[in-house]
Amino acid sequence: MEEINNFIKTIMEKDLEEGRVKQIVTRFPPEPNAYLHIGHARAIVNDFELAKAFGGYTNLRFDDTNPVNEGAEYVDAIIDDLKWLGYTPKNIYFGSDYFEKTYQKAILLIKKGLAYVDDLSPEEMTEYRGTLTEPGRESPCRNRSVEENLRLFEEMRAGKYANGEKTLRAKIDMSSPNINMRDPVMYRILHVTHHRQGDKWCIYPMYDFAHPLQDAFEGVTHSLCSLEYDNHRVLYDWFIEKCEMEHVPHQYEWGRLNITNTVMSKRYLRQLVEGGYVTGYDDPRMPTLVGLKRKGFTAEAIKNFIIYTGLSRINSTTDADNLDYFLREEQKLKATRPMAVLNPLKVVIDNYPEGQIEYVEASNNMENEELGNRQIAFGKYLYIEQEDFIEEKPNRKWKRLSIGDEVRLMHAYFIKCESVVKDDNGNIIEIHCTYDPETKSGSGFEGRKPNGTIHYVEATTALKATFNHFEPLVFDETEETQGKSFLERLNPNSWTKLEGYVEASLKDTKPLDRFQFIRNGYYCTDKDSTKEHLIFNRTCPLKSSFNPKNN
RNA sequence: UGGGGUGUAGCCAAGCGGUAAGGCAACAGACUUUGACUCUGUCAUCUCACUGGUUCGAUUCCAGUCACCCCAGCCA
Repeated sequence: MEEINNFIKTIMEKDLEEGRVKQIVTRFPPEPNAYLHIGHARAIVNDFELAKAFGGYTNLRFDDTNPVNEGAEYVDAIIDDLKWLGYTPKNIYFGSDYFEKTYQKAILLIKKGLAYVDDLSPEEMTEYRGTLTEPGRESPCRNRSVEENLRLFEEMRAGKYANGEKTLRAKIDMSSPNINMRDPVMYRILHVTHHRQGDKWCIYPMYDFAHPLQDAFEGVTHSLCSLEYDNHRVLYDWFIEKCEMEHVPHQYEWGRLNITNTVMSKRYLRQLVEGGYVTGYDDPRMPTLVGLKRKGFTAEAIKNFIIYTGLSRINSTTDADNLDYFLREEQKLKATRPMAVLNPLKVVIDNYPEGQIEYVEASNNMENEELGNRQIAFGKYLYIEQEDFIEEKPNRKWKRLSIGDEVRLMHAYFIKCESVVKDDNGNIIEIHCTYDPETKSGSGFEGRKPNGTIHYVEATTALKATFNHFEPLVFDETEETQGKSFLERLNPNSWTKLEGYVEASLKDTKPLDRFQFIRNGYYCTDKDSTKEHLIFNRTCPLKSSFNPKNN
């Protein structure tokens, strides 16, 4: 794996050289209310790899300051995802474990006259906040005495008030052009059971107040987050300073990562799952880490993708090709390559003895001998891919089978097509070929060159298989679909069933119920993603220049 | 129309005063037991959003303009 290198690394290097920090400490702070996706992977990989590059460490901290949508199932899922990616946090913390310490800091701010209890309703607060172009107005509660604020805040904690009745606000500047500085709410009242704290608390700190303190409590040196928090950095620093934190963490932002033809927001992913558009968060078409895993991605491929893609302060949308490339690269030498026929066309070898089956030696991966060989069947009756045969060769570049032509069956013999059998409607139902025993694979025969090479399975020993063929979820962005919701733009035909055959060597594999077409291979995982996934050798997709329809 | 951020090829992304790295994609050719893989070559030069300025010299510094993103949750 390439060593990580980006602008944040440069910042860390300087901080170390110039003595501002002694050790790099980062944190990955997910809110436990959703499954992790490839966008989170950018944060994870950078948080961990950057700290590791300098001999520092990384904590996992669940940012569980809003109990409303959070839950233990997400905590477990996130821990699993991190483990799958191969990262072990030095510590696993929960923001909610700091509630008491955070509360004490709020008291400190009240005592310093920098925080006050406000009675404004949510609607009033919005009104008082002003707009992007107009300054806000000060709340009538802004000048309460320290004693009164202390009393009211204690009462808030004690549960004397209902949700929304009161808040604790920082006293900063209602006319600041940065709206985040217009007396941001520090605590709100939520009579909700917390997944870890139970009913111990009914006031919960807001992100802007809790996050910097959590970073400081843990000794985080570089607090990395995405660009939308750029506007919050002054507030982050304000809380660190005014709360008199011993340790001073700093926040740095980078751009979010998007992938073409996919959606990444929690809300959309939830809609896809709850609306039944996909089979779950681990549907292989989902950009979630569990989805990518089922699709056949390895942690290594994802890490490499993140590292090579780089990092900048631009919110970028990278081609899905960029992601796929790293999987292909990863699998070239690792995946075994058994054969499967997805759209079978029956082949009869006329000059091969009826009832005879022979086994030929096949390499599991031509580029990696360590993966060994297997025996595959050859006989009188075979299946090949329908798209690998055409009656009349459309042009010289056609490298597959056609009448009168000779191709190599991978790992086996040259066959030559002599004739076709059609049904009443003119559809080809089987083709008749002859084989040349001299051309057996591995025999060293070089008498003539075949037109090309195609894959096959022996018909009487092959296993029937149903393939759920899926393609990425595609969200149309044509003029027609402009203005429509993302669900209306969703291409619904991204999952189809194919009835085909696989070679007998796959008999111990659990059902191959999904696969992804990437370039010339189908990457498969078995039902539980436990088995190394496979690339079924097959012909390349018909490029337009090779498509007979275009000739 | 307030504030903040960003603009380098189809997509990512280095460079940050000395004459535009790299990867993906694409294209051309060689090779090939799949047209994949591998290898070779091409792919920003009146050019680094645009316009001016400073300079011997600017993608890099300055000024202005334009475009896009973020902020008006008691979400994170």
